[in-house]
Amino acid sequence: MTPATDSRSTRPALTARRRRAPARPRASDKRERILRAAIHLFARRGFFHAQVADIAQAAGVASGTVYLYFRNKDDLLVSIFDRTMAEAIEEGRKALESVTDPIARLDEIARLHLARVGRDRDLAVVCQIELRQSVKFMERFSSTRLREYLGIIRDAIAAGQQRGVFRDGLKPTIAAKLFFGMLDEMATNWVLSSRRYALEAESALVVDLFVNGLASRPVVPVARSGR
Amino acid sequence: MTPATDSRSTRPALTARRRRAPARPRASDKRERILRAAIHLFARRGFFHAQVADIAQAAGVASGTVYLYFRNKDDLLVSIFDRTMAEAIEEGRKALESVTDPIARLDEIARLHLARVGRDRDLAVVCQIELRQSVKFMERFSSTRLREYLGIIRDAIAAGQQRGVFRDGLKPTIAAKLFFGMLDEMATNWVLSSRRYALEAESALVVDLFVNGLASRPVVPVARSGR
Amino acid sequence: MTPATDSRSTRPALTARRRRAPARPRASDKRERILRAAIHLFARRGFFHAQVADIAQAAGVASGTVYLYFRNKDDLLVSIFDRTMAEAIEEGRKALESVTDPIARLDEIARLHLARVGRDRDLAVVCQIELRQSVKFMERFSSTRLREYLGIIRDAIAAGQQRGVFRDGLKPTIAAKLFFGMLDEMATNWVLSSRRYALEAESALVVDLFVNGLASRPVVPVARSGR
Amino acid sequence: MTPATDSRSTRPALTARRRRAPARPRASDKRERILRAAIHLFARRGFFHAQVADIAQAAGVASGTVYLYFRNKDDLLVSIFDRTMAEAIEEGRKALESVTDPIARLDEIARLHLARVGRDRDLAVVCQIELRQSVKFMERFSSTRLREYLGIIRDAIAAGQQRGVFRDGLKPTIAAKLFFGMLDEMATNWVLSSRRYALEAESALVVDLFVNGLASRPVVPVARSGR
DNA sequence: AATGAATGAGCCTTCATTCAT
DNA sequence: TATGAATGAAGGCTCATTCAT
Repeated sequence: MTPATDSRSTRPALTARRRRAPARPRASDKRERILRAAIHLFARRGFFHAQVADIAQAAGVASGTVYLYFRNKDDLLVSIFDRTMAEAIEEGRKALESVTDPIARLDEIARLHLARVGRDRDLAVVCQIELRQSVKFMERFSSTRLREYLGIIRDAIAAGQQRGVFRDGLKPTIAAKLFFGMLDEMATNWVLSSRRYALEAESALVVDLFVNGLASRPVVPVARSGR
Repeated sequence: MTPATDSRSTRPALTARRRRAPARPRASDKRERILRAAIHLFARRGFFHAQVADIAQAAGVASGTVYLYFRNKDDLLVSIFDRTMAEAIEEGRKALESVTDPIARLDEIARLHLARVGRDRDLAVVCQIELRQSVKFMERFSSTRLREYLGIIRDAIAAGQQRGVFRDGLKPTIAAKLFFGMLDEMATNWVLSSRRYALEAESALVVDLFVNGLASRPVVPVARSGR
Repeated sequence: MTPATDSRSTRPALTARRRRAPARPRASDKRERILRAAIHLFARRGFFHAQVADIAQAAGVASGTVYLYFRNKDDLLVSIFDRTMAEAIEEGRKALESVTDPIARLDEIARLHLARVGRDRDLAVVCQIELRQSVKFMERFSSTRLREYLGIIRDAIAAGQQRGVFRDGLKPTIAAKLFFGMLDEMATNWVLSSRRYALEAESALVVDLFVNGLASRPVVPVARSGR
Repeated sequence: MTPATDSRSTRPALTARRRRAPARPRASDKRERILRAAIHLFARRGFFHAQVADIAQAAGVASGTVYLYFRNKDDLLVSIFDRTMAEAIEEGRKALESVTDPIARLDEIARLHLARVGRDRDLAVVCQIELRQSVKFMERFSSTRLREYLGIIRDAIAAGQQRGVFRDGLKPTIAAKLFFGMLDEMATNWVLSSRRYALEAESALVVDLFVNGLASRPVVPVARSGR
C-alpha cells in the first residue's frame, strides 16, 4: 500500500512514531491505515464498487477489524470528509491569522484550497466526486463542516466590505458561495484531467477574476502576502 | 424541460389505446415514460438505491421492457444527462442568436441555466448530484456534452474580449469554467435547500459578480436583453 | 431430493398434476418444493445451520427464488408451522363432526395428533423441536394457531363435562393443556428416539390415562369410534 | 435455585477485592457469575442472539475469560442444564426420602418441579425454551440427566403400582413421561404467559388429573404431605 | 414488442474464538 | 489467570439482467 506516501508528509509525527516502533501497531495506527486504504480504493474504484474486504486487505487488517474502528462503510466516507474538512478549516484559520488585507485573505484561502486538493489526488477524487454521490451525503455535508468552511470565506468578504475594499451590494454569504463554486470547479477539473498540472498555481486566476471581474477596465492588482 | 408535460398528458390515453388496440404504441412513448420514472426515482432514492424494477413499475411497463429501450441501468442515467444537455445546448444556441452584447449573452446563459434547473426539481437532483457519483460518469460527461456547453460560454467570453468589453488577460476557457462553477454552485445550493426560492432570479447576481468583480469601484451595469 | 416422498401421498392431486406436466413448473409447485426442502433441511441440520442456499438447491431453484415466495428465512419456518397447524385443525374439525361421545372425541384427537406426527418425521422434527427455539417464535405460535388447536380439545372436554361424562372440578382450558402436554411429550419422545415404533398406537394409552387416571380402581373403558 | 443470591451478593465485594488484592479470586466465583449472566442473556435475547462478549461484560470479565471456564458457547447452555438438573434431582431425591405414600410422592415431585420453574424466570426460559432449540441438544439432554429425572418419577409410579395404589396396566416408564409432559406443558405456559401467577399452586391440579383422571366418578383425594 | 419469473453473483456485516501480552 | 484486540469464515439477502413464452 503506497498510496499513503504523498499525504504522509502531512502527518510527520505519526509516521515517525510508527517507524520507530513497528512492533505493536497501536489503535490509532490501524485506524489511520484503514482510512488511507479507503481513500485509495474509493478513489480508484468508486465508493460503491470498493469492497470493505479489499480496504481491509489493503490496510493489512482483517475485514472485521474495520468495524472496530468504523460503524460501517458509510462511516468510512463520512470520516474521511470530516477529517479533511477539519484540517482544512484549522489550516485556513491559522493561515489567516497573520493576513489582514482582504484580497490577500481571499488569495490565501484560494491557494490553500487548491494546494490541498492538489496534494493528494486520491483524497481529492473522494472529496470532489465520491462524496457527492447522493443527496443523503450532500445534505449532511453541506450542513455541517462545509458551512463552517464557507463561513471563513464569508467573513473574509464581509471584512473586506467593511474596509471598503469590496463593494457592498453583494451579500457576503452568496459571494462566498460563488467564490467556493469557482474553486470547486477548478478542483474538479483538475481531478478529472489526465494532465498533472500544478493546481495551486491557478488560484491567482480565480482570485483575480473574483475580485476584478471580467469587464475590461483598470484592474486592482491582487496583493500576494509576500510569498 | 418539456418531457414531463408530454408524458403525463399522454399516459392515460395510451393505456386506454393499448387495451383496445394493441397496434402501434409508439416506442418513443414508452421510452419517455421510463425516462421520467427514472428521473423521479433517481431523485427520490438515489441512483444506487433506485431499483430497475421500481422504475419499470412507475413507468407502467415490465422490468424486462426497460432493457428494450436502454442498455442497462447506467444507460438510463447517461440518457437523462445526454438529453438534458442536448436540450440545454439547443436552447442556449437558439436564445443567443438574437443577442449580440457580450454581457447580455452571459446574462442569457445564466438565466437559462438556472431557469432550467429550477423548473424540474427531480431532474435537477439527478443532474446536480446523482450524475456525479463516480469518476467514470464524470469523465464521460465532462468530455462530451459538457465540453460543448462550456464551449458556448467560452465563445461568448471570447467574443466579448474581441469587442473589448471583456479584458484580455484571462483565457476564455478558464473563465468559462469559473462562470460555470458559479452557476453550478448556485444550482446545487438550490437543490439541497429546503426553501423553494426562485433560482432563476439569482442569475443577475452571478453575472454581476462575474463581470464586475467584488472590488469596490464604479460598476458596469449589466445590460439585460429587454425581458 | 427424496424427503418429500413420504408426505407426497397426502397431496395426491398436486403430485399427479406435476407428473403429467413437468414442463412448466407453476408457482405453487415451486413454493411447495421449497417448503419441502426447508422441512428436510431444518430437520437434518437445525434451523440455524440450514442455509437458504442449500434449501434452494435442494428445491431445485436459485437462492433468490426462495425470496420470491417467502419474506425471509424465518418466514419459511412460520409458513411450515402455519400450514401444518391449519391442516391439523381442519382435519381435526372434520373428523370430530361425526363423533359425539366425549371420550371417543378425545381418542380421535389423540389418534390424529400422533398419526400426523408419525407420518412425516422431518416435519415432526421441525414442529416438535426447531420451531420452539426461541421465545419469539413460541410466543407467536402459542398465541395463534396453537390456541385454536387447544380450543378444539377444550371444547371436547367442556362438552363431556356438560354431558356428565367428565367431572366438573377441572377447568376445560387447563385440562386441555394437560392433555396436549401428554401428547406433545409422546411426540417429542418419538422424534428423539432412534426406534421407529408406531406412534399412533400410543394414543390409546394417553387417552386411557387422561380419562381414567392412574389410580387403581374400576376403569371406564375407552370407546373407540369403530375402527 | 440459589446461585442468583450467591453471585449477586458477592459481586461488589469481589470487584473491590480484585482491585486491591488480585490474589485469590476464587475460580468458582467467576464461573458462577458467567453462568448467571448467560442465563440472563439467553433468556432475554435467545441463545443465538446473545453474544459471548455481552455475557462476559455482564459477568464483569473479559470475553476471553469465558473460555477459561467453558469450552464454548454451547458448553454454557449445557452447563446451565446440567447444573439445574443435578440440583433438581438431588432436591427431589432428598424430599422423597421422607414420603412414602405414592400419591404424596407424585405431589411432592410436581410441587418441587413447578416451584423450581417458578422461582427463576430467566432460568425457566432457558430450560423450557432455549435449551430445546435443536435435535442435537435435545438428544443429548433427554439421554442423560433427563433420563435420571424421569427415573425418579417412574420409580414413584412403580412403587405405587406395587402397593396397589396405582393400577398395573400402564408401564411406569410411559406413565412417567406423560406426567412429565403435563408438568412441562404447565411450565412452558407459565413462561410464555405475561401474567405472573403462582405456578407452584397448579401442581395439585396436575396430580389430581393424573391420579384420578377426567372421568366423572368418585375421586381419590390427593394426600398432601402436611404442608 | 412485451412480459415478469427466475437467476445467481456479489457483499456487508456479525461474532465465536484465539492469542500475544 | 486474565485480557480484549484482532481475526476471518460464514451467510442472509438484494437486484440487475436474462429469456422462455
